[in-house]
Amino acid sequence: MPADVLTALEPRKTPVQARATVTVEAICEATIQVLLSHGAERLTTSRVAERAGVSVGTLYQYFPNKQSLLFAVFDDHLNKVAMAVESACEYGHHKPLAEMIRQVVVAFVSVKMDRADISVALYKVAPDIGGPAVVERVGRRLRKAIDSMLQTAPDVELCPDKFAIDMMLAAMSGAMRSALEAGASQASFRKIREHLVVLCQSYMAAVTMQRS
Amino acid sequence: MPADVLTALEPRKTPVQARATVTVEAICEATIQVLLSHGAERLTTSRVAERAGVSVGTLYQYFPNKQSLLFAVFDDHLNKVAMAVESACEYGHHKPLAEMIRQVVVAFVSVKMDRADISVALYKVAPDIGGPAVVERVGRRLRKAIDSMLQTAPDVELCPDKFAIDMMLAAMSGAMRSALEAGASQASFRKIREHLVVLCQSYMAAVTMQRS
Amino acid sequence: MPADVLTALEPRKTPVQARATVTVEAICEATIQVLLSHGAERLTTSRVAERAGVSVGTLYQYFPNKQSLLFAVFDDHLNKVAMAVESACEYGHHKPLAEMIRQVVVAFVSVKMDRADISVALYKVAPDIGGPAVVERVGRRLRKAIDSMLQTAPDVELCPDKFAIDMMLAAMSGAMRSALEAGASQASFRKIREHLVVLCQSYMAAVTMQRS
Amino acid sequence: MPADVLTALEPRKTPVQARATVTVEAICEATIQVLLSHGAERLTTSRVAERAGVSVGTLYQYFPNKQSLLFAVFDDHLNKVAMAVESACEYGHHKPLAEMIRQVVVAFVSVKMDRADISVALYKVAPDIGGPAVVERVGRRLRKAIDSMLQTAPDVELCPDKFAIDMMLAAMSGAMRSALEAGASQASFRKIREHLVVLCQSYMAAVTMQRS
DNA sequence: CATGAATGAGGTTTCATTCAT
DNA sequence: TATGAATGAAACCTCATTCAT
Repeated sequence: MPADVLTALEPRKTPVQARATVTVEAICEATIQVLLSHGAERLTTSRVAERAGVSVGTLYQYFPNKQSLLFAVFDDHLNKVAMAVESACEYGHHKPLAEMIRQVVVAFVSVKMDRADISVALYKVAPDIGGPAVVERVGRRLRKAIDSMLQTAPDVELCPDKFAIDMMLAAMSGAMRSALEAGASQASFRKIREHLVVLCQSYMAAVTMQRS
Repeated sequence: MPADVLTALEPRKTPVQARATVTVEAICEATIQVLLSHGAERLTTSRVAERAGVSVGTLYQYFPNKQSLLFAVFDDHLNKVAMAVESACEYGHHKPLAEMIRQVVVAFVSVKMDRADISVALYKVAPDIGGPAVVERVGRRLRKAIDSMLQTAPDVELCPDKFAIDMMLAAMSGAMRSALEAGASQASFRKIREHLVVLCQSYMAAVTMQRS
Repeated sequence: MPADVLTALEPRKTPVQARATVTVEAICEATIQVLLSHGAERLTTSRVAERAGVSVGTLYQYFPNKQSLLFAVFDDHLNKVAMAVESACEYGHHKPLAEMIRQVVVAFVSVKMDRADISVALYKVAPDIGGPAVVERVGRRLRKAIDSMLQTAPDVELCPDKFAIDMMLAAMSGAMRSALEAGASQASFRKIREHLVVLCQSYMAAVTMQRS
Repeated sequence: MPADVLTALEPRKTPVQARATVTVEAICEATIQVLLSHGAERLTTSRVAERAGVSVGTLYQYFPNKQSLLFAVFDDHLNKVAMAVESACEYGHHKPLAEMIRQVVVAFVSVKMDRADISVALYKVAPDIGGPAVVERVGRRLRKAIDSMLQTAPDVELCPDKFAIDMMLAAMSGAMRSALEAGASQASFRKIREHLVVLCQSYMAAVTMQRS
């Protein structure tokens, strides 16, 4: 029941005046700032409002509660991840399977690395804001994009079921999560990326009938 | 700096008297109960003490703070996971690579499934109690166990580096995590298990020189 | 000092344009709606404005503050009650005492019953808007109407003093209040009405010199 | 469903140590003080705690919320009223009807007058704390006491039904309420008392079969 | 050793009201 | 005149932790 969980977290009202739009963006930006500078447990609505240069009241005009604030940032982040992967899938159409997988993995690792600090910060708050539900929603998007891409692989006889794609995504996310949380170096990330490419390629090869 | 993080979380004193041991166990058990019944954010030291049938004061005689309480439970849980995997490794010695991997995966999936609710509950509190640090410590144990096992594989020419093992563990954990958080069914877990077996086997095969 | 209390609560400006009158009425109506649907403590000026289909700003153009809003509704309600009783008094002129009293009681009970939900809702807000002062003002009107009526009673030698009339009104109001607050049924109200008739008749008979 | 309403208002825990009992009483006393000095709408939990010389936290150990605080005071007040009337009923046994009624009315008026300020203050908060429910509970007590008393009246053939007693109580309460809210003088109260005696006596005479 | 009363800083959220547009 | 974005004081309530008994 993702819908259920998520309704309470949706923005309270959509700004109609230009001024309001600016305000909302300032609040979201401030949320990230505070998240990074103070950490998840020291993030308070007042602090965010202050950082955004507005009053708490204003904050609460657009976000029904603290969770919805984090939710907005979380959702935005996952959207960016999803878009990066989707774009990689687009680009991977009609390429050989191994190349496809490489594209996806590289895109995923890159976007996560680029936003390493936010990622780590969000891991901490995810459980409080219906994380799994949002993750699942994004998961569906990615699965669909990857599935479409795989359909166009010239060297694939039988596409793997959705399940296998989920599996791959979960494995990829898990590996990145532990690397990010451990504060891996740039060099590590490069190595991880190559290993993830191998991991995903070999798994996909295994669950796929490959043409000659 | 895992050491730093962890010292503050260790139990205040090791109970020597039998009575005290009973008390400590009651408190740990109560912590799990409260975690499951009230959720992480409604877990308070008073509630735990009440559930354990002792006073808050008593609780604070054995645990210096709330975190240490959760830490104890978390640590215990990871220990059980580690032991299950280590035992599987023991059993896997001198078996073919594919069989080894299957043992490990099956053991890991089983132990996580058996404690599904606790696992999910602990995912939520992990960030507050230096989760990654503990996870890393356990990770070292598992890596070592798996490494030793791999050394005895009759069909492996060149053992993979530590890095690849970490990778596999991270992928496995990540996949299980998303399944557990999504509340997967028994049937799902069986399917996941088989896919994880394939995933790990094919990855290990790829990073390993296999004999003939 | 009723005057003092009441001045601050009067509407800000008397609407002259037709459009304005419509707006004011919409706001009053919305106030009642919100009172009934959300309860007194959840009644906010924004909610009223929204229900009325205007902006908060507009609301504040006609009412200087929240109290004045409730005051307007309260005042209106009491006016209706007063008018019902006054009309009953008019009709009761030159009838025998017992008949007079019956008219008044029946009119009062009817008008309160008809507006049972509003009555109950207003009981809750009355204290916040100088309720007693308004009640007293209306009380004066009723007392005067009843007094005039009694003067024409053919079977009354000596009219009771104002005090006795106040007494009767207070008793009547009190009885209705507790019935309304208890959520009495239609049947109950009929029974209450008859008992109130008896109560008032016997009291009035007692404080009145009756002719032969 | 009074029980439903009232459960949320019951004290959180009964003090076991002597110290705690003192604290609870201090809090109740402070509640009355603040109610009288600042008025209902300026009564805040912090103010009460401060006046009681304890911290807010302590207050919340014994009362689950602000309402329960007021509830405790309200309940106590009504208890005192009930006891006064019950005691008057006890004393009135076997006396003539008129004398019985006089006892009850005098007792009621006296106890309310003695606590005039608290009464008025409580009228204001009653709606917020399930007033009607408590009132009804006390109403039952009084009705029972009065009923028992009436059974012993030497000059009453047929006792009035419960309903008539409720009526009388409601009328009496209503009359006192408006007098108290209007800030009546001592002299007024004496006059009111005598009128209420007449009102109740004549009503009761009317609904009662009196012997010869 | 155990108890449980007391602490109080600190968090979230509401809402009457104003005023620039 | 109408709008609705912004304000910010102020309320309620929680809970980790201490310490006298």
